[in-house]
Amino acid sequence: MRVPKKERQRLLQETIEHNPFIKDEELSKQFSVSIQTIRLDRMELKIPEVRERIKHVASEHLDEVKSLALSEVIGDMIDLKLDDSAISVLDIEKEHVFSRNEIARGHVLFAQANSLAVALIDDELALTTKAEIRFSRQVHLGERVVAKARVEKLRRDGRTDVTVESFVGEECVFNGEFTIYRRGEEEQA
Amino acid sequence: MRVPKKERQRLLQETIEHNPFIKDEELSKQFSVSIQTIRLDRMELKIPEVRERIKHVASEHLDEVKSLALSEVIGDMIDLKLDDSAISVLDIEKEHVFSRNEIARGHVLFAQANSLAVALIDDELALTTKAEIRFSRQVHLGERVVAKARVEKLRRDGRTDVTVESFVGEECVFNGEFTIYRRGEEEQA
DNA sequence: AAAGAACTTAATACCTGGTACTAATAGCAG
DNA sequence: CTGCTATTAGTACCAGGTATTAAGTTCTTT
Repeated sequence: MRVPKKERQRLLQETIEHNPFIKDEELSKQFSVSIQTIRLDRMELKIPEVRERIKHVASEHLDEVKSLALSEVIGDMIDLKLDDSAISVLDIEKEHVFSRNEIARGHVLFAQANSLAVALIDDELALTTKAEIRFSRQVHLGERVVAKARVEKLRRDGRTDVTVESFVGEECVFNGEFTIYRRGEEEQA
Repeated sequence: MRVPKKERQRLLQETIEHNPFIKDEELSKQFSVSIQTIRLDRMELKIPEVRERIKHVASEHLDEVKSLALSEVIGDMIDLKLDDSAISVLDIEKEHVFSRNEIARGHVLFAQANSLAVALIDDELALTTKAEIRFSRQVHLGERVVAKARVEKLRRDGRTDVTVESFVGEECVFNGEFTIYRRGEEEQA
């Protein structure tokens, strides 16, 4: 029931990490020590009180809401010439990778490329109808992917061919041909 | 500066909604009334105290973390025979669609299909190397997409061909051929 | 103008989950 | 036994409230 100090502090750290809502009193029961001991432990480990922990979790939440709204286009658009070419940048973070090997999921790279291809189209409605894509190299956590899109052909039937190539540094990691359907304002349903 | 009760309560509601972290004291300054008035207002409007509000925001956050972790596979897997076939279901919600026309983004359907194809592979490492996809019908907010994946060919070189077809009701809305690279445990880098 | 209702402010006791500090005690090594 | 670490106890104080009672202040309505 009762473990030595070092071990207890390790467990305390873990416990709080995975349940930031837990109060000192409950912790003291869990480790069979006094509430003061828990407080000394928190001090040594620089773990703030429960209200501060909760506040922190909550404010992270607000940040995320903002960044989700930004993800209309996945990645940051840094250049856009409508019906011509566009470039976006995406930093690969935890939520983009498989946890077991930290390699970016295919649909993340696809999403960046697809969003860019759609954003490139200067019309009211733009939807992907077809794509042919290749993943030529694994992309790892922390790497920065630069996607470059270029309009290849504006067809008469309202379809546009766009090619996208994505790079990490000099290396091409992904490329694809997209066919985008478009429709102007006047023809809306 | 000073507004009538009804108006003040409306503004109070809004203010707290978009900044749940605000304390009664600050609110009382903002509306030029006493702190007690703010508290009466909160009671009438059944708005809890600041700590409870923060707790609520934070716990929503934890829910999201869980559901993000679940999104290893996008959509719910309802059937899986490794190296053979699999089925997943995805309900199209707000975050999946373009806000202007409520049509699902292409990369959402791709993500469902791609995740399913990867999950199908019975190996340590599985990555998409190539895909050819077609979007045959628009998918709208609220619709339920059922994706069916089937292994077509297990090649000797460690690549596997998988086809995925996605349906809304009887209608095929998406289909694609994926080539998945795989590697067993013994060959890991 | 007087009465009454609705609204606002004040004052006080109490609560939770702490901080900050001081002091006492337990357990063990040299 | 001395000295040291670890633990426990106790007290004063704080923020941000709840809950309650009481006392104004408006505004309206007759």
